[in-house]
Amino acid sequence: MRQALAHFSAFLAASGLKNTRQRQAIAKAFFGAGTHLTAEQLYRRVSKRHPKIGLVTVYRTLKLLAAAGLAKERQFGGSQALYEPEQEGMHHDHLICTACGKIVEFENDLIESLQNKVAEQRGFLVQDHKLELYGICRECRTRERRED
Amino acid sequence: MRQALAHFSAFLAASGLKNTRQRQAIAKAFFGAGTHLTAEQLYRRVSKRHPKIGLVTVYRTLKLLAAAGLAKERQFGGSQALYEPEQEGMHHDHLICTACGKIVEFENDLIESLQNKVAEQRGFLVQDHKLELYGICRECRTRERRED
DNA sequence: GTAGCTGCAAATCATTTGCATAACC
DNA sequence: GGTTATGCAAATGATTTGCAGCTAC
Repeated sequence: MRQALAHFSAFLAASGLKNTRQRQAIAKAFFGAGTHLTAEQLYRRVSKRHPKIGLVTVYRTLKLLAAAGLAKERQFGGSQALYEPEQEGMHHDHLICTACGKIVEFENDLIESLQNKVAEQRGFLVQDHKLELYGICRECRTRERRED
Repeated sequence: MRQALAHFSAFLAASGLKNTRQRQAIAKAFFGAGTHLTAEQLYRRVSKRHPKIGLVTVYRTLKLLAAAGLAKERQFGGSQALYEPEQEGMHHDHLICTACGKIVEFENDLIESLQNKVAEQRGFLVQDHKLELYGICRECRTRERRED
């Protein structure tokens, strides 16, 4: 997180943008939160310490973080986008429980290499990918069985 | 397409819903189009033959088609949802060119079985998945090279 | 000092909903 | 005939933008 904040500052400087208190506060709350926040949720977190910061600034800062490669905007089932911190070069995919909404991250190199192979066969050079598995987690299956 | 329309009629009847001219016209235009339409694009197609049908009805009918398992709503990069006809039980994934927007479909059983395996390891029972590969297609790469 | 920010209110855009009229079964 | 569908206009909800004042560099 220390390095993520530093990286963000560096990005701002390199882009000729200003390193404001708001941006630092929002970035700090974002990296501190862990994962999978909507802009609104991040706004509520930020508001606790910085009641003057507006939702609009949160949106704008999230866009900057994404441009800096430090955040990834994701669109799962719902209507709002979810943002998650992204460590440079790292890549992970998601398992989403359709019953309780839980999100689990995973990584699988074999799947990735197969993706590249499939793309290559079709003439594509892959830049990015998105893999989401929707299903029911163990806890929810157990609960369902109990309720039958 | 004949069967898709019949399937839709059957679905409506089974659900106690009405088989209106509008619904038939929209479904026909949808299946006739092939793939990957926004609601707006489908509306424009429908409008040519049926200028009285409103965009709202197109939205409502697409929801019904999705409920019937005959359409799939997808959210790629853009702001509008894309709808595509879905033949029962069939499942495919997408390659999307970030330069020209072209969408290519593919299927890969090995990737699917690896997905199930990964999910199982995490305690999930997969119901559905979404795999999108974003990259540059051959044509766009050739063009870029030419323009350098 | 000045270009770039912030925050508010207002705009936008895709999609949904309320409601009066019209069409199916 | 009664219920469900349609189409219009208006509502919604997430996100964006215009603009006047504020702040970092």
